[in-house]
Amino acid sequence: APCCQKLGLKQGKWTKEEDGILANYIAQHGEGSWRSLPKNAGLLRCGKSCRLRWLNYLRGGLRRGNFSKKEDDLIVKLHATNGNRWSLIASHLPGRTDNEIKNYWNLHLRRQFHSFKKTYTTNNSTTITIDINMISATNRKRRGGQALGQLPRSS
DNA sequence: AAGAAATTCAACCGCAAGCCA
DNA sequence: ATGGCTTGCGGTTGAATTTCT
Repeated sequence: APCCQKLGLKQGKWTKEEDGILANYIAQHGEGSWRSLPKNAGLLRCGKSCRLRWLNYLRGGLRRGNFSKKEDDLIVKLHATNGNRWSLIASHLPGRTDNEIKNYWNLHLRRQFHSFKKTYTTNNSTTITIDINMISATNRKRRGGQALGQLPRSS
């Protein structure tokens, strides 16, 4: 059962108005006390949702999209040694959130650095190496979705 | 032109970890 | 110590958007 569904709390995308209320409240009262925050601030959201929204989107100093090569390398390196410790990885990348890095890894980096190679030896002693990623990467094109590195358009 | 398919990302959920009385 | 409540983490989802047919 969803955590916030008990009292008809809102779910899904945040509106500009909600963002404003949340940011304003935190500006005055600071972060934390997530459980009681929405009630005090007058938001029909659960604390979890408020926290997520603040940390991943509203708080200052966040950069979105346009990962540099340097950042790519760092993510790959940290992931190699730490695995899916997104929060830990994010702590090494100023202005990036764990959520964004996780998304970024899953969408862009995983294919490149997680190779699935398989070698075969045919009966005439020829060895063939097949890399699944190379095959699929060849015909893969960007399709739909939201533009990278863009803030959602205001409605 | 219009429906299908692919892709992206913000936000969700469950549970583990942390906190504190 | 310990049981209940809150916070943080990471895997996963699905509406929105774009491209393909």
